[in-house]
Amino acid sequence: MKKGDHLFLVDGSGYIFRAYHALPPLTRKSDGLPVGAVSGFCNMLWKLLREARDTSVRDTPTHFAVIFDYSAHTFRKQIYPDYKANRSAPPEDLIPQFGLIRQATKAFNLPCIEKDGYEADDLIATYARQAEAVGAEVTIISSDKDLMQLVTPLVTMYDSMKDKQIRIPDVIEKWGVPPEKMIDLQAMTGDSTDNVPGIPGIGPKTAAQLLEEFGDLDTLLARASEIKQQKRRENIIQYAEQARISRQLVTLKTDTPVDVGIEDFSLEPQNGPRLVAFLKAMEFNALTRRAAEATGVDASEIEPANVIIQAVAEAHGPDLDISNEDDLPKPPAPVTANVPSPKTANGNIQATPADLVKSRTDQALSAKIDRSSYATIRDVAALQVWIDEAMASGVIAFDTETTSADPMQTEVVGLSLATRPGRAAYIPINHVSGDGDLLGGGLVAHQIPEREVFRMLKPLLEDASVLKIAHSMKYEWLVMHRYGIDLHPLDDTMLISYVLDAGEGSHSMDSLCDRWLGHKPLAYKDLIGSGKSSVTFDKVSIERATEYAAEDADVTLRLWRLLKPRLVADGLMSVYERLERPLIPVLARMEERGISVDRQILSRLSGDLAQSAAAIEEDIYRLAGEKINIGSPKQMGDILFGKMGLPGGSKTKTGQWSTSAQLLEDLAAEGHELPRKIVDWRQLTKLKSTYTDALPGYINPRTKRVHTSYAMAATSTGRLSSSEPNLQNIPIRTSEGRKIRTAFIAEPGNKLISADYSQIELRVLAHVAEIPQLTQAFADGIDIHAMTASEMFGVPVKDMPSEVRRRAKAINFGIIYGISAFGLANQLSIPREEAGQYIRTYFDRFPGIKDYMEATKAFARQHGYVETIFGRRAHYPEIRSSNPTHRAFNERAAINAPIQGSAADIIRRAMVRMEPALNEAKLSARMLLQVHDELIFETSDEEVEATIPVIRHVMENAAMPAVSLSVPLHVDARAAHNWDEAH
DNA sequence: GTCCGACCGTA
DNA sequence: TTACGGTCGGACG
Repeated sequence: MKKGDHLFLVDGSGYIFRAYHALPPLTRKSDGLPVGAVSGFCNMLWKLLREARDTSVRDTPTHFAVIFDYSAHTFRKQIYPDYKANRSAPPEDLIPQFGLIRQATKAFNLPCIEKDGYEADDLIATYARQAEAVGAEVTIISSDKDLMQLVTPLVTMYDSMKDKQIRIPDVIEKWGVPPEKMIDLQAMTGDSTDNVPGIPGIGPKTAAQLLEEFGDLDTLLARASEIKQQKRRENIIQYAEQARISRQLVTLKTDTPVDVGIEDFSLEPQNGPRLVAFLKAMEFNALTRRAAEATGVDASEIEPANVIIQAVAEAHGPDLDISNEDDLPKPPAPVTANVPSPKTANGNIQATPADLVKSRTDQALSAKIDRSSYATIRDVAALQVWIDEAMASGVIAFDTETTSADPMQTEVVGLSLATRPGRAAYIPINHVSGDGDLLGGGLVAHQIPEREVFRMLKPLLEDASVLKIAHSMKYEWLVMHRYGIDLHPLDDTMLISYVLDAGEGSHSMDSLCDRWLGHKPLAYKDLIGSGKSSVTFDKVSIERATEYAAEDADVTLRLWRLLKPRLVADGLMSVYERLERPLIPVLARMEERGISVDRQILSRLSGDLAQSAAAIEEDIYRLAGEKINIGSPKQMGDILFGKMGLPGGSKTKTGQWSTSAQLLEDLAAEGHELPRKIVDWRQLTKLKSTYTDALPGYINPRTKRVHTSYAMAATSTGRLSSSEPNLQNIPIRTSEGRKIRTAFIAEPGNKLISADYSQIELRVLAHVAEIPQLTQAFADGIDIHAMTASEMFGVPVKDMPSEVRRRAKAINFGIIYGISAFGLANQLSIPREEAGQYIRTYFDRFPGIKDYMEATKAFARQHGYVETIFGRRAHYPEIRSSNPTHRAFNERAAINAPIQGSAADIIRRAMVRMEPALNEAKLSARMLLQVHDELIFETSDEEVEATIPVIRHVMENAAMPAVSLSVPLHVDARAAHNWDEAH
């Protein structure tokens, strides 16, 4: 950029709100999508750009950019937490337009600029000053008074709605001060819309008058005592500091670290087909016609762009403050039946989100996948083409091929991306020749160097305006993070499927591809082989890798186009946006941090366990009279019930003797020696093989810590699961088992903090079933099981026998599990009739429970699913089964799911909020583990005291404000050097 | 080598 | 009586 050039900067975010309120509402005819602001925006851009080609008009742009707010979390919030705190969520019918306007910007072939942590105004200020510095002219398309401080002889504002220029004299006329004094003026007057406080009692007129008299704010504050009016003087003195803070808030940042420079804003020619496709999709007929004409495109030959989905997809962060609860798009009301629905090209009626889903589903099945069409990217020039294309499309599907399933150990072999269905490519990076001699073949030729690939991809993968989609994004995030890339923003087809269809089968890409696209993708196993003869992916030929990897990206993109609109259609967008998507980076960081495990402690425990087990083995062989495999339930059953003839039920559907711990305990209680020994032996060997022997193998050689993996889409209820290793089943119930927890330790100078919800599921039950006695008991903080026992058996809580309380506790848990007389009888080792009587008594005392259970079953039968208090669904397609046992099982699960699932949702919410809360409190605690109702943190000794209240606060308030529970949540938290003592 | 059932650790 | 994952033995190929 040089002297004489002219930069146009459009305040995109300012425009959206202004246009929304100023223009009449407009909806797309075919489906009611609100597009008023989009329409105004497109017309404005069209006008500005048309004049750009008209050489008779003097003020025409040579450079052009549209600037947006990224999120409400800006540096101003750090200075003043209440900044913009009074902003309510944007109107519902404005929300889809945020994404659309960004797409419109791209359709017009204009740079679309936003930056996390900064407001559009700061970016505008920075670019304006940069352009001015080289002598170029600047026109800011906005009428916002906050930008008026930027006006200079070279920098003008333009109010596009009033078609009015704003220059220095215009500012003076309107505000009584020149642009350079606008900052001080705003600091005094404050701004109620942004919640900038200012000085009470001082409006623009007074402020201008004071600035006229004193020159500037600092002078005024220093000489405030000279002011004659008593009230005004007092206010200025009292609120001097507030005015200084306000000045910081209204001062635009002219040194924002920008990712895109002004030289990149040079005005490019229109891309006619792309612009027409977008306008056509918006159904802006007049503008479509004009654009087609001006760019020499035959509009009838252009397919409308796919924008609805992107509108939904791009409601991911920009302009939305995710900390508010009510800012997510809800499914638009269906068009009423008497409104004729226009038909789309393929004949489908497309009037509601559901209809869109239907047509997408049909399309997906008919659009065939052609693996031979995929590209292999082998040089920098080709890669640049794909990056440009990806940048322009704003949405890419993405997949990495790696050497290991463990993201903490793996190396990238190649990377695939898809920009639209059928358009996908593979970038080989680290393929080696397969004919490995001892030296290993070495890198295959014609691969772009790894460093170069990541250097080129980083801006794309971190670009806020390009949505990255993957199937199982957490894995991709972790892999990319190892290469220094902060992958965002994200969408995950596995999680979308999980939110939509939890309980309806697997969410793996292969099964979704089969289910939705009617296609079987290449099997991973067919490429790498299996077992001993299997190879790592870097040995796969680049040709086959291209077909496989690009197909995965292609399939991911197709699934996304199909599944994402269902979130809106089914009213599940907020579940996805609140409980799934934001958790991806949170869990990824937890996995990345890992936890320290003391090898020596485990090794010593292994030795102890081996010794104890060996001693018992001797006894068992002696009692059994022969040397058998104690670990074989089959052999053990034959000895106990065959050879020795002990009484016991056969059980197990395979006809084997059952040798469960419960059964052996009962036999032991009757005085038999062998069963007792077997139970003890099993406990010891279980602890040894599953924990003390196995855990050291999970210590990562690089980090020296253990990194579990959390599955986000594995359970039907919304719980996480943990594997490799499973850190959600580390022993605690027996003293022997607990010792294993002493091996989980904090780094020197640090502590582990364990914070767990007390009785969260019973509290959820009290809330959802509206049980007055339970609610009251939780409000009073009394022992819930004792209260239950007292209600049921008429025993006073004081001096209650422990057996009575134990039974009530078992019943309480039974209720949560969808109780049956059979199960309760088993649990308490009592006759089924007695258990049945307990249940009847319970239902008598708490009739709301019975009602809740019946209502839940009825709901499940009617809908095929049940819901948590946050709207998460768990599907039970077999709840109408004609098999009574099977049906009863589904009913119990359906009763349990809303309770277990709501608790799971609550802790997910807490986890999403935890890092921002700790950051805000300037605490360095790291969240390491989640165990369903417990969170484990690691932090320095000095910060422990300050950290615990923050953790508790976040956890105890996690349901708010979406759900106001009728019972308080209570969290116990403790710190210690190891997990055993912290819990 | 792969799969399944029994068993058992957690919430 | 709910929800998981890991280890083992044993049967299958």
